[in-house]
Amino acid sequence: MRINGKMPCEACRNKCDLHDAFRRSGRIVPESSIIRAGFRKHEMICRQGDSVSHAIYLTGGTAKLYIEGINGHNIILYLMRPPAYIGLLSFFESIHYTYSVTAIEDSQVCMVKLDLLKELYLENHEVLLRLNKAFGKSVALIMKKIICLNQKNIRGRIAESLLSLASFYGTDSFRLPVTRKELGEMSAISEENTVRLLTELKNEGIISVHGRDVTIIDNVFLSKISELG
Amino acid sequence: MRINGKMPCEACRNKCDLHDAFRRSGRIVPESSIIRAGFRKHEMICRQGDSVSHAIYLTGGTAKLYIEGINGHNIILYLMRPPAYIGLLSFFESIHYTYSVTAIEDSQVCMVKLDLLKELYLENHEVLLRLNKAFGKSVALIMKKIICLNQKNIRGRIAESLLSLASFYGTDSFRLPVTRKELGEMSAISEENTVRLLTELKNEGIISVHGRDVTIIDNVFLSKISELG
DNA sequence: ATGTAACATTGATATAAATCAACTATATTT
DNA sequence: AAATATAGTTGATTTATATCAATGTTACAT
Repeated sequence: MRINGKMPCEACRNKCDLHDAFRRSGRIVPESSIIRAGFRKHEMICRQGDSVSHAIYLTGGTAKLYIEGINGHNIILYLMRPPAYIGLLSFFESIHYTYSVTAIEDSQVCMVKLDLLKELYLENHEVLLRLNKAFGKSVALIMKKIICLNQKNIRGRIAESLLSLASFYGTDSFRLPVTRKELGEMSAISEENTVRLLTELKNEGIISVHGRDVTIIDNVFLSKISELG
Repeated sequence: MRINGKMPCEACRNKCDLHDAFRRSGRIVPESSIIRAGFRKHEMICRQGDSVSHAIYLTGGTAKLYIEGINGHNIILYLMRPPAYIGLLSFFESIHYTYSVTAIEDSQVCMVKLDLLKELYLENHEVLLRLNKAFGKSVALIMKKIICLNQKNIRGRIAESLLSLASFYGTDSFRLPVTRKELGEMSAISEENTVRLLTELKNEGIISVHGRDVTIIDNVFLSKISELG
């Protein structure tokens, strides 16, 4: 992780809710109160169990938000691209992160001490409302995930993951940002079965797969698989 | 469901955040803006998929919050006793409930139109902060649930459910508020395996079971089962 | 260019947990 | 009190999915 000057965060300008909040507040707070930091691919942005000291806002790159379970068995809840709050779900009640976030490509964040943010939102509703909205969105995603992981078979689960990636990129043709193992972790499937399922869907002509390049050929059918299990 | 007078909600006084919020606000709002309602055992308080029109606060009784999945296969996320927000997780972003809540014993709620609550928290931080805190608590619970359901075997899952019931009641000796099927739904286990596991734990002297009366005899060991799967 | 580590693939096997089926016990209604 | 519905129990069977093992492939570092 590189702080401030070393990896300048141009992307942040106009992309960062935290900076915006301070600008709008009219409060006299030195810009230096908001730390800009860069993370290389595979670097951890926050770690499950660590205490939450800063609000973190993703302004560049891509990251995965996941739960670290037993025996190094992770569950990826969702991927994140800017603009997105990272240290969000643990804001208000949890003292410790209930999940980890790791960069899956070089990423930039802005972060501000929680104390300062709290001072800010005590005099400014809008910040809190924005936090809340983002919060609600995350919860909706997580509920969907719980249903998926517990109610669908692995075929339905991988279909849902592929569809969610397509909507993440806004196109049915994309390059997987994750390994097979991680694609499995998005769907709570073993790496081996993930590979098998991709091959299966390919052989059925529903998707095309060349290495990490995936194209959803039959979106309607894939959606049906996702819905019906 | 019975509205207002028919099933008076004495329990509400001093237990209802919604009433408190309005009292504190100093706003001139007729008390009748907050509806009091009673629900009989098994009656639904809100239904997954329905649009969220009111904030609902549980002031009496007990309810289960659950996701309705495929083939009538539910997952109970947690049980609720007053004081607790019901229509919480879907407040800010979701237009529709992402879960259902049903009374598991006769219950009372207070509810207020979302519009009115929004007006209120736009001029009063405290309300929003309280909502947020409750929000955060729910999320922490849900994260724990996801880990449990996906990382533990059924023995570890039922152990966790029993322990959570004990902490819910604040005692290691309690009467199950739910059927075997529902206890299974709390742990994503089939009814049959739930029964088998209870018998197993009983035979091992870890718990005692007589009908719905459960006592956790060896809390330490049960906790170990819960942790290690 | 070569070696090493990370990633991907395929087949065989093991196993946890669901489902099916039949039956008993306990409530609730008439 | 009888009848019906709901809840609880047990055993046998099936099935979905993980795990194990072996091997191929690609990317990365020296």
